Amino acid sequence: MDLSLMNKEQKKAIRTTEGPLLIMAGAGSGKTRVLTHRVAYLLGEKEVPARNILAITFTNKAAREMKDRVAALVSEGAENMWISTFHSMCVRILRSNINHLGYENSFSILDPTDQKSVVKDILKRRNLDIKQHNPRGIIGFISDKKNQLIRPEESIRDAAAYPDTLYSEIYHDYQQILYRNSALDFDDLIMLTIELFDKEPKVLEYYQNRFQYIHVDEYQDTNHAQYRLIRQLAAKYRNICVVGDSDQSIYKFRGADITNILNFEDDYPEAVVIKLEQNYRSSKNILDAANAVIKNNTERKPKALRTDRDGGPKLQNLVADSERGEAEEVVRNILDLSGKYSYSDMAILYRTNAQSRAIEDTLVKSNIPYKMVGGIKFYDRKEIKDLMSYLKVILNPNDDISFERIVNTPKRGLGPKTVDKLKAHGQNTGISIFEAIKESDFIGIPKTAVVKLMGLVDLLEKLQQKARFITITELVDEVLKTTGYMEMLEAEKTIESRSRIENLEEFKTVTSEFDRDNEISDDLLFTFLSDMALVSDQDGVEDDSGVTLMTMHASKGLEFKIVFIVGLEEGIFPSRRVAYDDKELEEERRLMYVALTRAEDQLFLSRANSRMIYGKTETNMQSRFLAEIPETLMDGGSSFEQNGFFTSNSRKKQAPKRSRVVTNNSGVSFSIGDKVEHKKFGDGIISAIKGEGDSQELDIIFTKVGVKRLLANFAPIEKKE
DNA sequence: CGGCAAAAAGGCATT
DNA sequence: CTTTTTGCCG
Repeated sequence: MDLSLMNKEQKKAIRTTEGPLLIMAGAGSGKTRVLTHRVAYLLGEKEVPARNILAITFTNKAAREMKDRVAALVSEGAENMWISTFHSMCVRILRSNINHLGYENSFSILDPTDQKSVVKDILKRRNLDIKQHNPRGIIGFISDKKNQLIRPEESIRDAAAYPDTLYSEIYHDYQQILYRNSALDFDDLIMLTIELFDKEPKVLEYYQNRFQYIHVDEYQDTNHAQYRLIRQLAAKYRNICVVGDSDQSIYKFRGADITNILNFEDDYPEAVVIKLEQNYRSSKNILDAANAVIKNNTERKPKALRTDRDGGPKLQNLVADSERGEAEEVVRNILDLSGKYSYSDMAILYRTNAQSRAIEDTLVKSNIPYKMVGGIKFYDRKEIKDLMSYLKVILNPNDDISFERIVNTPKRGLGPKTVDKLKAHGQNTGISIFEAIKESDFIGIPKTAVVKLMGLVDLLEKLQQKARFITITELVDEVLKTTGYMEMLEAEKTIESRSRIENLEEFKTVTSEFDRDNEISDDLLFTFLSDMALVSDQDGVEDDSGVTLMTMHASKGLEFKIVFIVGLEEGIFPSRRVAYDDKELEEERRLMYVALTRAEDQLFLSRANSRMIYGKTETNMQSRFLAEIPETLMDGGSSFEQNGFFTSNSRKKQAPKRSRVVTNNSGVSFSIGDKVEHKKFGDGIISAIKGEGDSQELDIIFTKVGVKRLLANFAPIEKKE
């Protein structure tokens, strides 16, 4: 195999095939190339059978790419290799073994909306106020527990105080409902696989023998459960290669545990550690900026990326008055560069999906093609969810959650009353709604409804029969026709119903693509549904031309010649809710680092002096991250508003520019960056101004008590100096 | 029971 | 501001 284009460390990483290996791979250090070559090396030079190799990637897209690249390097066998995400891997394992845990092998996978409806149901049944206990928070609680591998019983036992005691009870109910429905949420996929391995050593041993060489990419973003799963699998052969960069850990909010990578050498004392610090992606200015920013984090192992590329153009700093102006600035630069670069070389990155709107509008007006990653997902649309629910019920009739969705869609005269009765009966006797229907004659449901219910069951059972012999596309057509769903939409004749029909047509291009790659078998529908449940936001990106719009999170692992990072304002990025917590702030800074290092040739950093947020005009000072980039690397700083408060070490301090002046009762005017004294809270500095007139509010960071939002007119504050 | 309008709530990143 | 929920009326 030809490794002549690799540097010394890369070669070593490829050839170190036995025993634990930690590859600390900086951004753009060619880690994907190393990983693919390492796998190819195992296959080609070491003659390891493909079936003994496992590679875990962060997204399905990355998995597909890796598969293709390995296939290009070796003559045969690549298709027997497992290259997938944690979740897809677990689905495959559970599909053949979850019966050991009492679930049906044709289990359903819950999406977040389904989760929410389960929790709401529980709250309702317990007569709890939805306003006091917001389902989102409870789902987060449950998710945390599962990522920590804490079972409901344990959670109840260990809960120290309210509301943990209550939420643990809800977790218990939740898990029981899922079990009865043979439904799994995303976290269950991992947790139950571990439980399966604990309970059935033979099954674990089978997979240990199968996966003798294990690779995990983006190891810094694994959570505790994923960590444990890998430990189980690797325990026998200990050929475990993990790749990651602690500076790019950005998923703490969903349980990622950075200590997994930091403590790898403790877990595997014999581990070989290789650092890849040569960057092949970015120009020197970009890399210097990224290094300068990440240097401000205290919780990290020192590391500095090198590049042989020259300085390249300086980073461009764009400042506008509003979010609309910001979008126009970005578009102007896109047009400027469109001669030299194609649109697909460019990406616009933002902190939150809500920021995309102004940019989208401006792109549309300027006739610039673009594609958006994430945001309102195609699969979240009502008609797609309805159709998916039909398919889920066909596969798993015990899935009450999906059944409830479709029982009266299209309208069949089966309203909430009837459904409640069925549910109550099901809960009392421990059967699913689907089964309860068969007894509906006896539980006080009116004759007319019983007839309709029987018709529905009959319809679904017929579809179930057919499903085994036809493609997914044919099944979709069959569902839309026999259930009357399409008829309902066609009868509506509104603009909305037309667009729904179009979306369903588009969905069929997805199914026909799937049908092209998959044979008809008993597994077909299950595979389709679990594939759909696990599609990641990045998965749809590969196609055609156009500027890419996405969150900085979604940009991980990607690269673009030109990158725009927008909304570099305190309160936006770093986000307001983390801005004064050191740990979380460091995670935001890592996110900035990830965003910066996506760029190859040129980087634009933009912000708006004020912008509309939730219907109010907010005025925020520039992001501290901007101030962390040395001025010498940046252009366009003339209108660059500076503020000494957050600037790091050597930065020159200037008087803050007054972006807005307001007056309070006593005739004192405030502007961003002003130092103030509050009667109770003491000294502070104004970080943001929101709204107008009497309702104008100030965000003030107080030295003693942190950030407070106060009314400019009434707060007992005085300007200092 | 179903449809629409008014009211209320939510508002960070995601497999 | 947008999306979801509630409540009322036909």
